[in-house]
Amino acid sequence: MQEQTPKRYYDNLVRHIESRISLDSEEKDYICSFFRLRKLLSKQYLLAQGDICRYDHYVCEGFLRSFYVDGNGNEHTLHFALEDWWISDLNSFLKQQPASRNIITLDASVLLQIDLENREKLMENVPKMERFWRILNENSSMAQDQRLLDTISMPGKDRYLALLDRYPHIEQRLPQKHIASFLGITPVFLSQIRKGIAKR
Amino acid sequence: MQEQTPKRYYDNLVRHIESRISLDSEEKDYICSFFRLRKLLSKQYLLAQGDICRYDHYVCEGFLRSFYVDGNGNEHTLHFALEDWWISDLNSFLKQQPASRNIITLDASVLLQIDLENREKLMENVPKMERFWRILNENSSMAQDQRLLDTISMPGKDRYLALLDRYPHIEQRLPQKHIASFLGITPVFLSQIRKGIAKR
DNA sequence: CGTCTATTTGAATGTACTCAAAAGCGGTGG
DNA sequence: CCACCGCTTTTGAGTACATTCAAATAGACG
Repeated sequence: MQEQTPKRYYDNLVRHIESRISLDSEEKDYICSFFRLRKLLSKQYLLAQGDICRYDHYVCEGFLRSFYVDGNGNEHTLHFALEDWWISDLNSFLKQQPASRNIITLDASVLLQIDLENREKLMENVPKMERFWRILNENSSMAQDQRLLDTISMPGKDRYLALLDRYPHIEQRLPQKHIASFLGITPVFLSQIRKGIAKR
Repeated sequence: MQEQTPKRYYDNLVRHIESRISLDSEEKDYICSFFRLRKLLSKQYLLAQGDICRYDHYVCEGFLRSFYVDGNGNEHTLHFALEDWWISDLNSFLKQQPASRNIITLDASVLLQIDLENREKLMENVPKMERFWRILNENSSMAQDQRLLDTISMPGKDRYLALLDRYPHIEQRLPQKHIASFLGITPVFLSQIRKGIAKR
């Protein structure tokens, strides 16, 4: 695989932001100056439960997962993040309090990170970014809201089918146990669901 | 009960906004001019599933509930809104598409509503409002995220106890069936949970 | 008091979990 | 190339969580 230049990664970010607000080239450079490139290998922790989430991360490439480990040692997946998504523990990041979840890479990943202070400063100096994050948050709010509705209104099997429907290739990219923990069921039960579906 | 003047309601909104950003008195009046007062009796529909959610609503006083009715006629409560909260179907409002849920008053309520176009205009003319809504969305995102985590990681009984813990007086203000539909369980099962708890 | 709705109770059923064991699937090293 | 290791998935049995349906009871309101 060919190594991408840092420049290329920052271009991803710029394009991402420009899909929501318009920027002149001076602004682009200025905005980029607030983000630091970070490369991670596969299976590396970006954040551990209990630590403070110091950065919000834009994913240039790779694949990450955030999950909570409960008192019985069971994992519950909150989010996955592919390229062109963001990932953090919002609560921990905004309040600078201990995180309730882990974030780990599933593949080698390249991120652009910004800390809270710089994010504030960036919004102060480029008010458009206020708009950018407002829109970003609205979108994620809509998605979360839908997921919550699915979770409280559908049985596990239907949630699984709905997920396959929305992300047809998810099976190839993820072990089943992670899909199960995202759906809020156990891997064993997901296996049974799959058996039931295959039987037709 | 004494009738509040409209002025008083707008003051609520202003105080609410000022708790997040600072405003001069000119801005206050200007912002208020974008909101229209709306009074509803108890049990009135503010939005029906399938209709387009034309407004975002700030609750000056009263009590509302948003819920989805599934194919079997079961209700699933997404949100409650008390005074000083906002309520809408965000997805429907932002995309101007048919709503996936109903919004109904549980008590007589007074709202200040703004439509999408005016909200855009307001943010354009008072960029600070961009910031206001960004912060508002971040807060609601954090809350939703926590609720999702609770839902996928705890059994019904624990979710009920956690809810009581967070909103100790909720039992007095809500029939159990609404609490159940918020928790994602049936009223019958909630009754059994309560019996189990009382036995100690 | 009668009516309507909400809550409780009980029994039967379905959904989902735990535990344990077996089978499958890469890697790694001999 | 095969044997072995570690991890994931499957299978099966038993149990717990949660739902449905139906009937009884309790509360709220005119």
